[in-house]
Amino acid sequence: MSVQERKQRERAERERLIVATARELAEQQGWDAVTTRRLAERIEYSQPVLYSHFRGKREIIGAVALEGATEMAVAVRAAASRASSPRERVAALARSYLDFAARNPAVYDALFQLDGGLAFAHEDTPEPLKDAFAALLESLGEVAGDGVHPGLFTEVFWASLHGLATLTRAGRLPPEDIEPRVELLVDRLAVV
Amino acid sequence: MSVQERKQRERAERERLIVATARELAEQQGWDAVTTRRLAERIEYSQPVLYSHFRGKREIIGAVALEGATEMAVAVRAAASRASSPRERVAALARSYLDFAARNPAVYDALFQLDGGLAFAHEDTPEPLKDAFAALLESLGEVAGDGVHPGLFTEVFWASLHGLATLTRAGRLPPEDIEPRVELLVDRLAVV
DNA sequence: CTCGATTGTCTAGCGGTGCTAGGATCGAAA
DNA sequence: TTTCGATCCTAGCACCGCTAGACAATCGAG
Repeated sequence: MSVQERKQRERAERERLIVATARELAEQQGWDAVTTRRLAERIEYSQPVLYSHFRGKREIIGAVALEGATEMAVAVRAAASRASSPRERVAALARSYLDFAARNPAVYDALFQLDGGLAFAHEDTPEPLKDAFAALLESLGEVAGDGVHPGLFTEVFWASLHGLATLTRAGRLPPEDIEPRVELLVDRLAVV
Repeated sequence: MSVQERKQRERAERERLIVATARELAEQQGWDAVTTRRLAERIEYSQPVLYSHFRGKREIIGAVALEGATEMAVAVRAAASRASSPRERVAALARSYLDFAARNPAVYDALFQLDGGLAFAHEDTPEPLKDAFAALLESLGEVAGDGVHPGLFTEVFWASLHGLATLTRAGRLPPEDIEPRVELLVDRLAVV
């Protein structure tokens, strides 16, 4: 049994290596540079090995996305927990969200821009994604205001953050003025 | 002279054909299906002809984007002009923006998701893009509220719309509840 | 301890991509 | 009619995601 267990362990380790390498390469040179050939070379295995772990490139993107979702949930909760008032909590959440997107552009792309083959807003949505949304909901739900469904409010606030994140990073919005944009968004949207 | 003029005219006509065909193909089957080979076949010329009009595929995407920007500006201005109050103007603008994105997903992608090699938020930004932003600014500027820069307000409102548009279309948000989301956004962000 | 079966990995290759070099063709001017 | 430049196409490059089939290493049964 021990032999099989070791093999399983090594196999799982190699899978982590693939995901970590894909992420690293994507952050360094963009997802376009993450080709199966380059990825295989970096992990020092041949291409077909990738396909023994994942159905294809999109599943690798999906794996990076799930990893990112978990980290984002952690970051957002940590930022929220450091704030004392609901107003400050929402502002801290917004800043940490945009900060995460700016610091991990490739991961953010994997999550929300690229096709990682993940289901969203369904019952079969992977747990990390649901949890990331839950992390937003925890802080945003309390400032939805009377008569506004917390889930709906969270969707709208999240969409606003997502818009700011993507438009800024794509050069569609000037990168300065991030802070006043966050202030405006929080002041207007959140009911405190 | 007449011969040269005819040739120039035909050349311009072919360029329009390329852009229109690319857009059509993208709307029908997505941008992934828009390959230089397929595009060349549809316009009944060989591949290299494309490269005598555009530097490459990204420039073709950029051309579709510019066309889309012009149309979007028209749509947004038309919707805004039909409303009587500032509040209704903003709501109409929001609906027409999201409607445009939903009805022309490929064009919207060319504008804001794909790399069309266009410069944004610079002085050398193409006129249609600046004008589309101006169309938003015209209606949104009047509800920015005291002490808030109209440009900043427009950026934030636009980003929110962009987030709703992309997350909805990518399946990240359930497609129902578009109207209540718009209502919430307008009610909270706009100062009337 | 040997030997077939299973597992794991690799080489080689398929059809596709964006893009381009170089030759053929055609029409206008001499 | 001949020349010559503009125009267009054939063919091909290097790369892509993905996979079939050969090969080697390992395992379990006799």
